[in-house]
Amino acid sequence: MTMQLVRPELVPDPSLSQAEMEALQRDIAEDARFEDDLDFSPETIASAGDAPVDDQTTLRTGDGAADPPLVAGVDQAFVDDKAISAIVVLRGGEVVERVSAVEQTEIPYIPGLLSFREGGAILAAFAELEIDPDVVLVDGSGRIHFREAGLATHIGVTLDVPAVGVAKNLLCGTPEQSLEETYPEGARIPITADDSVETCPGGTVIGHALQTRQYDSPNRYINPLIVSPGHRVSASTAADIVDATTDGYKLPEPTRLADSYADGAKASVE
DNA sequence: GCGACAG
DNA sequence: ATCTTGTCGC
Repeated sequence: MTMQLVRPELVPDPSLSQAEMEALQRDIAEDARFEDDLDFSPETIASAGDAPVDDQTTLRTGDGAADPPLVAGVDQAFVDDKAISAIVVLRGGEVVERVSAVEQTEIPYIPGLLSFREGGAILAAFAELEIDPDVVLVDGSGRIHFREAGLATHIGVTLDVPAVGVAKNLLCGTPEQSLEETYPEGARIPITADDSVETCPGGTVIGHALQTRQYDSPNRYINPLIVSPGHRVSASTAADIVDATTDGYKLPEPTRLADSYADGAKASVE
């Protein structure tokens, strides 16, 4: 048991009234830190094999090069009213651990209150995890949320672990450039707070649309990922982390693996 | 009242 | 998220 419920009082309780859920989210947003507070630098995420080889470094031994950070991906799958949460932890592109947990969902999906539907299963999965990840990639929004307390923020603050939100669609906020256009791989479009984000001044950059993958020529295109800070990371670093963990697919590797692991776990759920 | 809304 | 065949493109 490595991960600790640092803030047990903030655990998403699905029996709360909607007003109470929203109040809890405001508390969470107050404790959330959308600034870098990491034990690593995003550039050190890639495995040695992915980085340009430096024979000087290769020849030296014990030159202080630390192990790459542990990056965890979390994703859920559903079977009827059961939520299956899967966590896969990678270090330098290698899977180090993976766990899953199944929990009954108590409420339906409600935009803005996702953590109260999926949070229980996610925390149950984290309780199974033996490794303490350096950062967690959560499927969904972080700061890009009506009260700046999306799923990634809720999980990050509750466990006090650096967290990043990785979503496929925009929940709220305004892109600085239309997301209807086709952007090249690597493009980042800032998402700023508008009136729908009631807890912070308009214009604040609360995340980015990140084009992690794009087709070369044709009249076919891939939608960007929506990346936002969850806890203890800035908006730009959140995008850097997703960039560093992406490997040929739209989704970052930890998220992709958690996605398929959760999907496969559906078979062993009744 | 209308519109908009992660997974 | 989930239900699903075919289809387009590299």
